[in-house]
Amino acid sequence: MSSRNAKRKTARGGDSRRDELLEAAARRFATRGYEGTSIRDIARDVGMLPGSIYYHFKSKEELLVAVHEKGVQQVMEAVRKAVEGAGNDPWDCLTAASEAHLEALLGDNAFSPVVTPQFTKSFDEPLRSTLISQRDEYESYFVGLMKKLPLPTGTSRRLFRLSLLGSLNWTLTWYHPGGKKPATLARQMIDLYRKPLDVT
Amino acid sequence: MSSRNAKRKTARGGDSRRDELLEAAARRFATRGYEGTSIRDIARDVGMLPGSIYYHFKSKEELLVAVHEKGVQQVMEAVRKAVEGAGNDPWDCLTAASEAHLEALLGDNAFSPVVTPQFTKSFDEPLRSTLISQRDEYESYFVGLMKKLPLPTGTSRRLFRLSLLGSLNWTLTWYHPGGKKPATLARQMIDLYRKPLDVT
DNA sequence: AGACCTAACAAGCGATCGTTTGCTGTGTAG
DNA sequence: CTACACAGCAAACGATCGCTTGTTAGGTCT
Repeated sequence: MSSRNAKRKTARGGDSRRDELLEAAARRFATRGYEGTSIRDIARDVGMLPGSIYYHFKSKEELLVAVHEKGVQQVMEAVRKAVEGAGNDPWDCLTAASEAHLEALLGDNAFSPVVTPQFTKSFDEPLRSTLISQRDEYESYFVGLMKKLPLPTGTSRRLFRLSLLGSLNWTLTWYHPGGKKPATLARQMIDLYRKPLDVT
Repeated sequence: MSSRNAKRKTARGGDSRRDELLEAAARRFATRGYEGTSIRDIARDVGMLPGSIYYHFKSKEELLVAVHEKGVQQVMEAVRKAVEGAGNDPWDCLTAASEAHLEALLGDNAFSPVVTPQFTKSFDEPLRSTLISQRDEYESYFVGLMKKLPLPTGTSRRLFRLSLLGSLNWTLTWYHPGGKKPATLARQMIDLYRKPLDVT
């Protein structure tokens, strides 16, 4: 026997050419948008002819879905890991999650920026639902974190979650690498909510 | 005599066919993005042949710039008017501004959603700078509002501004008409910052 | 009436789009 | 050595893209 599938994937699991395509696509999608990116752009980035991409993905849409899924998974994993190492205090957990979220979003990771719902908005229905449900899995993790927070009575956990995620995700529009570190920003943003700003 | 310019612009100033184009383009750009919108789409929306658009605008980019400019002006005017009627208390002013901002963003106004920097991000350099500088004029108005707030010492007004605008603008990704009114949302979001959430 | 301007239409340009098809070198298995 | 799957090349398909050019019906001015 010994019917090992010896090559085929790089040493173990990692089909490197396909991964290069995913990464190049992610980078393009993040900077130029989906419609603003052509199959030819991506092919050129990895040094391949446009038609060859269709050996790895059956359509541009399928490539997008794969990129998006990988983005969600990466951010999800980073956040979960951070929360696990954060102890039991609910605020510490939320802070750790926010730090990890922002690090993934603003770091050199090519995939995470594609995860924002802003990106998702403009697609047509079969595709749109696919992306949204991928992302919902992640966002619901924050619902769990919020649930454990001891908030003043009458505070909407939902609105707080959406507001906080808005603050965090919006950094994509103004963050300039070389400024404060993402984790620092996340912590300071949480503090804006925790401590009262109104001192009148 | 009577050398009135009778037609030519609708009664006064308003070149109605051109305005229709602006509005149709704004709606398309907002829902499908700039690259996802073709000149033919816009032409079909207003009942015109694609080539005819070039009588009113010399290029697709110029059409975008016009749409963006009109969007900024509309939001700016709404916000300024709201602040003027809000009295002298700095927090009241900020609240009024946020309410107006969100009403413009989430209301039936076709232009304002195009104003977000998220939208701006992916364009090439001559165009990109044009849009950004149009928008900066608006954003700097919030800088002024922040300056008057009596905040706890050590609070970064810049970060607060960016965080709040993030919360507000992010509603575009999740707001569903039929939910709470935009003004209510804005007020509640401000409250999240004003009052302390940490009750431990 | 004649000259002119406005706001379009009609048609098509070259470029680029996503995608398909047929083929080929290369490495692995029997 | 033969057989075959893999991974990609080469070339082109029809569709659509932004945009240009030439023309024309209708209004306005003198």
